[in-house]
Amino acid sequence: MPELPEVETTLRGVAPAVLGQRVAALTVREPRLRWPVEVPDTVAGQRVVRISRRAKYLLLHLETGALILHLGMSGRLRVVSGNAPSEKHDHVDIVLGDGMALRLTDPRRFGSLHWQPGAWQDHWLLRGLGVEPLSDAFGGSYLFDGSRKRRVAVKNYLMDARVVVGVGNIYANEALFKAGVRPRTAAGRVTRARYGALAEAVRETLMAAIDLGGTTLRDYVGSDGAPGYFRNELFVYGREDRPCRVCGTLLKGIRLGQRGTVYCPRCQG
DNA sequence: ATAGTCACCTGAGCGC
DNA sequence: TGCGCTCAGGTGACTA
Repeated sequence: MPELPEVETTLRGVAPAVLGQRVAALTVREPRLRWPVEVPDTVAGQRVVRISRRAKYLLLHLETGALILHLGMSGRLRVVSGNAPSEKHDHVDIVLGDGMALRLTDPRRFGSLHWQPGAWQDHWLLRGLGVEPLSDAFGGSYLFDGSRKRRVAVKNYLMDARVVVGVGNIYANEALFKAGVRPRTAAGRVTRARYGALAEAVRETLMAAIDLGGTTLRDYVGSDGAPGYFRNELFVYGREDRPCRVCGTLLKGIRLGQRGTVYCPRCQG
């Protein structure tokens, strides 16, 4: 599913349709998502004053709180006509005042929807999150300082949301390749210089992916139904046993924390 | 505290 | 055609 660039693409896609609208109603056809969907009736009638992203969460800021939405592995958010017939995995509609609706579709139901009254930052899911990779707080020094003595693989370290958010399996693989760092290396043994390159690679990879509307692998499409074109830019993800696009060496596939991991034995390390 | 594994759920693709 | 297995853009809860 969506990593940061896909969530950001979704945010930008739906923003014009929801900003300033009132939430007319919430239609919950299937409340059994990652956590039970329990949204009070008090959200009805409230205006959407802002829409933003924190990590891979989409935040719909209403007048007295925020709807916090996560797309999990297979989630999708689209703007549809309010009376559009629902299909199999269309679990929730956020019906808007103008007759349109934000529709959450999520076959695997790993996504979630919460209502947080007051300050969204206080929600338990968001409280312990690390820095945003596209913010000034993130950089080589930050990664280096936080990793001393840590023995986890640097790839797992990079995907740890308590450290830095938004970096999922695709972009972790790609950033490590770009920085020339071997995924299995212990985080505590990566040098300061390497972390500088890695932080830069994370930034560049995410920004390039956002520019191209994210990555479409199987079923992800943006809110407008268009696929993401970053797939064409992938160097290692999903390319095990195929030649490295840089040096021609066969890429190696391993498993790290039960996630598919691919790297070039020559370019990385 | 840290590292590793399990669990949640559906669908696609593969070998037999 | 069908069955069983593995894998998939995530991440909180456990365990040692």
